[in-house]
Amino acid sequence: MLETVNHAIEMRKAGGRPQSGSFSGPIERLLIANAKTARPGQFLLMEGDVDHPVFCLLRGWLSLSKSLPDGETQIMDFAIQGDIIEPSGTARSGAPINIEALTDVSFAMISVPAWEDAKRQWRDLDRISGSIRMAAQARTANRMLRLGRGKATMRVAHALLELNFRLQAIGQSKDGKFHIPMNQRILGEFTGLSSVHVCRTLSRLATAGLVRVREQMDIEILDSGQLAQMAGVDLPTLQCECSPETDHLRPRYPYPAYA
Amino acid sequence: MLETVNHAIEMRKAGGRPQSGSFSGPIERLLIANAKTARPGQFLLMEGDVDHPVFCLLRGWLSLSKSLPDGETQIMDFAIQGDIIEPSGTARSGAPINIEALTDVSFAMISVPAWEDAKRQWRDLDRISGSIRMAAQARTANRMLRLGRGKATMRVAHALLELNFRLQAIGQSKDGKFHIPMNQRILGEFTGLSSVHVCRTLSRLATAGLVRVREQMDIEILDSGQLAQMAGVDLPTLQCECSPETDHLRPRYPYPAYA
DNA sequence: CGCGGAGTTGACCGAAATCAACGTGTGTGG
DNA sequence: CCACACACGTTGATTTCGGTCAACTCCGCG
Repeated sequence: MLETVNHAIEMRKAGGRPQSGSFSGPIERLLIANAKTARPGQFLLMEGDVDHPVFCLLRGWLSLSKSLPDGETQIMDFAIQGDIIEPSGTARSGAPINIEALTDVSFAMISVPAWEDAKRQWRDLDRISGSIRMAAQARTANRMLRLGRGKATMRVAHALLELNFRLQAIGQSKDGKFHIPMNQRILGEFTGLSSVHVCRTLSRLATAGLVRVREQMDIEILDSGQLAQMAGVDLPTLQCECSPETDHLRPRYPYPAYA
Repeated sequence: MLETVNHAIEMRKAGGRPQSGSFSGPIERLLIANAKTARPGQFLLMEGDVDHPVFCLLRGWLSLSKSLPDGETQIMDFAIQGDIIEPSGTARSGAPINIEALTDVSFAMISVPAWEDAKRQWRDLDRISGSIRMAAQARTANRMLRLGRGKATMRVAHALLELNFRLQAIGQSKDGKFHIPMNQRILGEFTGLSSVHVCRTLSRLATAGLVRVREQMDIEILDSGQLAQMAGVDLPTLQCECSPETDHLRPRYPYPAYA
């Protein structure tokens, strides 16, 4: 268990490379003290909930979504291992999003005051959560741009590339191969498409030899260059924007120690 | 000039009601020391800029946008008087958005380190910028939901209601009457529609007697109830989410002092 | 006076939603 | 073990929404 808890924070700190942290002790304790689990389909938070604590995701996937009165749902972002979710509601308006487990998840749920305390006490936590928030914001802006202006192909291509980079950063994608725990309906809620059209679009990408998809979403990206072209992104830029900055958390050496 | 500088911060602090602030002194000085102006059409920041300071908008409108390679633009948010923009890029990836003046603007441009210092020194600044960021995030999420899932009518109706509430909070909308400094093309870039379709949609809303629009965008909302219905929002909730929380900045009384 | 930008309107087209039918795999209860 | 339901993906037919194109008006302005 401690293993798991460490993992997420350590991952963030070391940019994917576990290391023995000196200052992670108290943070770990905070996470352990508030650790919980949930099963796929369970909601950790619903729109309008007056109490909206901070969630630190230790394992698994969450979807952060909003819904219209008619039930149509848009997924604003996915959270994966190591993400920190500060739902950002106010006392008056309640939580602005739904948080739902897509897989078995383990997470820590921390009240806002306790979180503020922790951030004040351990500056690293403040910096980490800031990095994570900024990365999420950049990703969301990219997606919003394509929701408003891009066609289906562009949205799907972009989504796949984004997820690839995010998973790569936590060691869950290798050689463009990764798994996303969702069906086509959910991918549609993420890309703003109907499940039918997600199917067509994925098929077209597969036929063109750009990706390979096996059922319940094992993805393999075969031609990331061309995919990036369709997505309208510059690959290096996307990679930078997709995952939180971790430089300031790594010990600095005169020369890159890990290169 | 000092008037203007005070205005924005004071507005935020007092929830629209100017008051003589005790702790605003040093913040004002920071803003004054970094004050600048720009003319409509000028860019304060462009995507990819390596240097992305913090902007405090004292007067006028900014658009925060992203563009696709083919030039298609999506406006992520508007900034108005009193808003604080922390472009949230990383050292590696550069700024994630364009910031463009829609009107004559005056603003303060503050380097990230100076900003961090200031936040450390004056806790209120941290809280204010946090509130503003959270409000922006909530607004953006609402818009994203409608970009992905809503039809043109819903998007436009929602945009008008959102802008109304935001302007109301800074005293620039009265009785549902307000001005937005943009043409239909720009409103289209905000709502993810072509300028032609913005025109049609606005006409339809006007014909239905829900709004009145006079050229170059004097808006009057005539039936906010029905407009909210079309926008798929709950009016009180939207109002709360649209503008930053200011409660914690107001002196607390056992009974509402301003009611 | 002519020019250009903005708004308006109509005709047409294309992308994606919707509807419907069908196949397949999986689990479940008889 | 089989019958059945059910979720999911796939494919085709049809519809709807919104984009694009083009023509025209209405300014404000040099």
